Amino acid sequence: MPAQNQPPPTKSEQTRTLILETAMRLFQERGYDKTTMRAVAAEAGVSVGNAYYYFASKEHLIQGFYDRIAQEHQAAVREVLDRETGLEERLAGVLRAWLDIATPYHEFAAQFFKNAADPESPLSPFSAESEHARQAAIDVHREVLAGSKAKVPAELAEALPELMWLSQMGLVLYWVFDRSPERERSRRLAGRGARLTARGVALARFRVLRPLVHEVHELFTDFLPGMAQTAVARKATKGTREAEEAKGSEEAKGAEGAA
Amino acid sequence: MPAQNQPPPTKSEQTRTLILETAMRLFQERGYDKTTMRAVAAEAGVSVGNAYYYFASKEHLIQGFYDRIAQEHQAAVREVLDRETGLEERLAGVLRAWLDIATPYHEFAAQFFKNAADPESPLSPFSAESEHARQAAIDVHREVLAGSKAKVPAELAEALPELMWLSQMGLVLYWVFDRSPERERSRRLAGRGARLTARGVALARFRVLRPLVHEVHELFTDFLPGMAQTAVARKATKGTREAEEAKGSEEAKGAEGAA
DNA sequence: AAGAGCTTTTGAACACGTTCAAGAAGGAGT
DNA sequence: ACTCCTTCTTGAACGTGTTCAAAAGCTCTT
Repeated sequence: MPAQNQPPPTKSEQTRTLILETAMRLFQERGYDKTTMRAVAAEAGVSVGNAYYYFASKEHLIQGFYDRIAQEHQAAVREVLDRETGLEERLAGVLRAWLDIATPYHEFAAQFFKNAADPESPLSPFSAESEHARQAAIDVHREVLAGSKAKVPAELAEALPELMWLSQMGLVLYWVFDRSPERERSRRLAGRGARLTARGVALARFRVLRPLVHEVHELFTDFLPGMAQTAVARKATKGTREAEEAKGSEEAKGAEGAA
Repeated sequence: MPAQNQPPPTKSEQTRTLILETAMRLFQERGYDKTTMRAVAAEAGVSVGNAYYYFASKEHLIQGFYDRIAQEHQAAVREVLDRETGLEERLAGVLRAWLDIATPYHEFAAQFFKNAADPESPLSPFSAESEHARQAAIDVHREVLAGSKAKVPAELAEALPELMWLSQMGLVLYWVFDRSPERERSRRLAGRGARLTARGVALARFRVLRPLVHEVHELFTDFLPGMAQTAVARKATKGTREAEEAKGSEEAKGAEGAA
């Protein structure tokens, strides 16, 4: 990996980062609800209004967690994808890696997954604003598939990564609800889900399943993009390009300017 | 249907109902966010504190919508299930009926589906408190299956209704996000989903799919019940007990026996 | 220096969900 | 009629997310 050019962080960026880090620390120490905006501001040594200058709402502060988890996950996944070649193992590894990384945040994870079902919230994984992060996550699954020895019917190959991402979202939902010790139920579900997926893909080559595969393909190419598109429709989606390389703090700013 | 015995509504029940109906009216007129508790109380001619005596929170007031939708849906579904015999048609009919009935509430539907991903909220469709309603909804799918001519492998038959309910939740999520005119995308998804399910079930009889079916069965019998159970564990729900019998929840009561 | 035009920062004020101590209303027993 | 107890009702007060007009910095030009 090439050395990253590092433009000296402006004062503004420093303040923004300071507020974000302080908030994330307090969220972890006291939980989301117990952490007041006044406390965040006080702890960071700024005024409440200043926090709102950089973050549109308290909820926006948790975007930091998304970014952090996504980043760590993408790194952790490398190892798995370099090592394993079987589809089942690769997928299971990716899912388990997510569970491992997300563990410290489980306690208040629900707080930010509430947004998942709110189309208005920019924090929803389905929102236009999350497009970039979502695509990155889907790309991971694309790589899971591409790097495996599994023979995937061409038709299925197209929609499969999105489908796998969707089922990952399902796992996340399950995990949020999971009260078992060490979240072991979720871990087992990850393994089982991966096995099911792998076997399903393997069987997809059989003749009898042709129409079913076709059906699945149509369903997801027709309706999944629609989800994102309709959300995109009413929203000026500028910027959000540099999200990948930088901290993940720039794209929010870019989006802010667009609005 | 036998005539319902109607014990004269007590004063308390009247007040409770008055507050609930007022709230629901205002939610529809102005939207959830724009409707303040003060406004509800004022419009109902009671004090704010009184509203909180009957409902633990503002969110609890939207339980009324759940009940209303569920009740209407269960009624509307009768006709479909009496008429159709094919699995695909029965399922499509049930899903479309839900979309029809829920249409008036779409505008602020997101507001209460935000709860779906919050394990703490008693309003989540996965919560212990929603058990009754959830079972009733699953029973509908049980009937969809039982009344159809489709031959369902024994192993699959057990988990299938829950699976169908889950996919219905998926449709609901899609619908909440759906911005297409008349929600026509959701309608088409309902049809396609039903077709996919029916074909999947039909194909499940083939030899090659035996292991896959087995896998699916294990996955859902292992992990779905756990979801509800873990949620049941901790809870010291005070008051709000009379909420169940007061409103339309006879169907839930009926479902209790089955569970 | 001084001004002009921005970005950043401030903290008081506001709105709304929620709580709570105190009282009113309605019996049941004597 | 009086007391006691439960159920119901009240509205002021509190905490917290959010807004906003004003001030303070900054940077560049003249």
